[in-house]
Amino acid sequence: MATIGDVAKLAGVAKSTVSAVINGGKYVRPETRDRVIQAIVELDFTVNRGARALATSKTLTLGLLVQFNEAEFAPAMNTYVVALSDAAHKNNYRILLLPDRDDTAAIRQVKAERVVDGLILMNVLEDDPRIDALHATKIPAVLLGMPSEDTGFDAVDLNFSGAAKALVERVESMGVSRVALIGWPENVYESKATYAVLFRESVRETAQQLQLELVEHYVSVNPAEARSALQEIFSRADFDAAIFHNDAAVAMMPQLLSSTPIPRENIVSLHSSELARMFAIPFFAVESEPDVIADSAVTTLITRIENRDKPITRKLFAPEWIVGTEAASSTAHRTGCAHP
Amino acid sequence: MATIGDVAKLAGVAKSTVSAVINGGKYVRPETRDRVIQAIVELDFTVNRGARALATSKTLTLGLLVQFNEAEFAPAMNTYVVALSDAAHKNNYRILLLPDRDDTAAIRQVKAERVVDGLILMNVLEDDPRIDALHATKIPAVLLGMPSEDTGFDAVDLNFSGAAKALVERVESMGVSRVALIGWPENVYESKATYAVLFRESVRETAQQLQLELVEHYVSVNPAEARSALQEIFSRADFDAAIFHNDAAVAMMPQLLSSTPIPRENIVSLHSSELARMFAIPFFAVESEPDVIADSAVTTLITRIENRDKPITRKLFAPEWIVGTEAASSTAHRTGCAHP
DNA sequence: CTGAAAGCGCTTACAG
DNA sequence: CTGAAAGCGCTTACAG
Repeated sequence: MATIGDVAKLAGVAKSTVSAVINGGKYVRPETRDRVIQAIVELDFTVNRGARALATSKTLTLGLLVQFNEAEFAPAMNTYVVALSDAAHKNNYRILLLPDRDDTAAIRQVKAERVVDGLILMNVLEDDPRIDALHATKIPAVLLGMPSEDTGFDAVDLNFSGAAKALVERVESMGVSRVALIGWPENVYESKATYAVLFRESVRETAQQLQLELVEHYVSVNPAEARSALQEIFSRADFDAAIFHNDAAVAMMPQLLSSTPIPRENIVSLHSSELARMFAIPFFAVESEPDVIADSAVTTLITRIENRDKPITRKLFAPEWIVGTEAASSTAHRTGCAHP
Repeated sequence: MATIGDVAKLAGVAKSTVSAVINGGKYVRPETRDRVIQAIVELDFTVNRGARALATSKTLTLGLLVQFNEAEFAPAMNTYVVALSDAAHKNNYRILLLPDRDDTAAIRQVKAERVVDGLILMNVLEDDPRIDALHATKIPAVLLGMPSEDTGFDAVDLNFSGAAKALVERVESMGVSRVALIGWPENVYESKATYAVLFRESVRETAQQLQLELVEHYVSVNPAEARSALQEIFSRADFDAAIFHNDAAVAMMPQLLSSTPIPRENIVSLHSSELARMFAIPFFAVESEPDVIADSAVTTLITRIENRDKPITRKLFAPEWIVGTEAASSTAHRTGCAHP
């Protein structure tokens, strides 16, 4: 593989001149530049990123801290991983996968090994222990999540409070008086995942403002458990409308629609667009484009890497409405007894 | 951040001695070694991976070529990404995400930038164009997939032929005579994804051997389209048993069971265990642990990196049976008319 | 406008 | 058993 030295020799210039034409910066006489470019093409030269990183102390690599929480829902995570990798490449960065089973240890190590320029944290919790590790190591980072108090780090997320408010208002507008929140398993709220906590708080507040009676049910993400829990909840149905915030649960609902008095129109949900794409979920729902959020997270982080003293930013993205697809909604009516 | 020079100075030894205690190799007098370790701890020193990579020309990084094929099913991919990252870390390697929209260009570049030691290819096709690029760049690689002719690269995959055979034999043992293959969209077979092609071939062969009549249906992975296609196929039901090889389609089936004469026991499937985990799919099915395959892929690749002259290996993993969960299967009977 | 030199933080022969 | 030196492939002041 050709090095910058080979190129310099072939072009009859110094290495620093080759470097100048590659990286811009200094002016190089067009004539010289052409010779250099010639040589680069001829030798099929590409910069060795590792060597450059050593010289500049910039790796152009972003670490993605992925947690393997059984309570999370895999399809949604995958969308983010892919979207983040894409966004990084668009900006000439790469994504390194960093499993952090032991939270803070992984962060310290990655910093010490100088293997990434910054870190992306998914599924941020209120009082996330990883944030302390981040502070200790002084590594640039962006949070996918929105802790309530200012953590000293840039944060990007869907506006979960706004989404919840919109959903409650929607069911209220349909004239119901008792609404159910079908939430994630309790331990998700106990861990204080910001998306869960913010959504629930906003549901509660909005329900109170609109004088709606609110009941809360927390459902497993294990499909079998979710199914029997939902069967129980929806056959009793001590409510007129339901707001889902649990991908596994909402994905199960089409199968149960026929055995509940709650009409499909009174069921709304906040779920990932990946889920919507994979399973025709026939309910009114809100979600935002993971691509948009991933893009914002990456550019925010890069900006931070390039300028550590900028003021901290917190970006909230507005949710979008998804309407259950035609095919899906027509099926919803049919589910049940075609062959009695 | 401390460097090896700082450690050397503090311990009163040369850098090469510090290097020796870190990397093993030469014998260092215990007394000296202790002083060095002292210093390392005191300064909280960690090797700069980039610098080491430059000196050794080993990056300890594996590139994962992830394609964003809409026809693929995201949850399954996510499982592999996570499992591969885990396996890599266990072996002191890291995973770099490499989106390859333009196949071969990405491979050339990554090689030229010397940013990874080897490559993992997911979703390998028969006559995969990326394999030529791999040959051209002479970069170590492992294929997740099993092309029929010897490609010159190590390959690892689930035994799709064996799985298909087992499934056909199972339905045959239930005394049926006409079986349907519910496959992926046609373009998956046209692209010659090895998992699809091998499975279908083996279904055809085994059916012929067992003198079963075989019909084939190809179903979209778009949920709405899949649903209406399946409704049509299963209400007509010109077969007694069905073999699914399409995650999106099989995930939809529980909703349609009540409207088909085909009994649940006569439906079998090959689907990802991630899907099984997320959605209680009440059918007999085969699949293997992605962890096992990911582990094998990673260790195979590392072995190849360390010794390029070893003979090529092709490893096939036996499928495992998954039985629809209790809750799921009991529900399968109930789906339908609880509230007539 | 271009080149020679030093340096980024390691490892690896090679002396001693 | 340990140290001094060269080198991995770049970039970046600094001369000229």
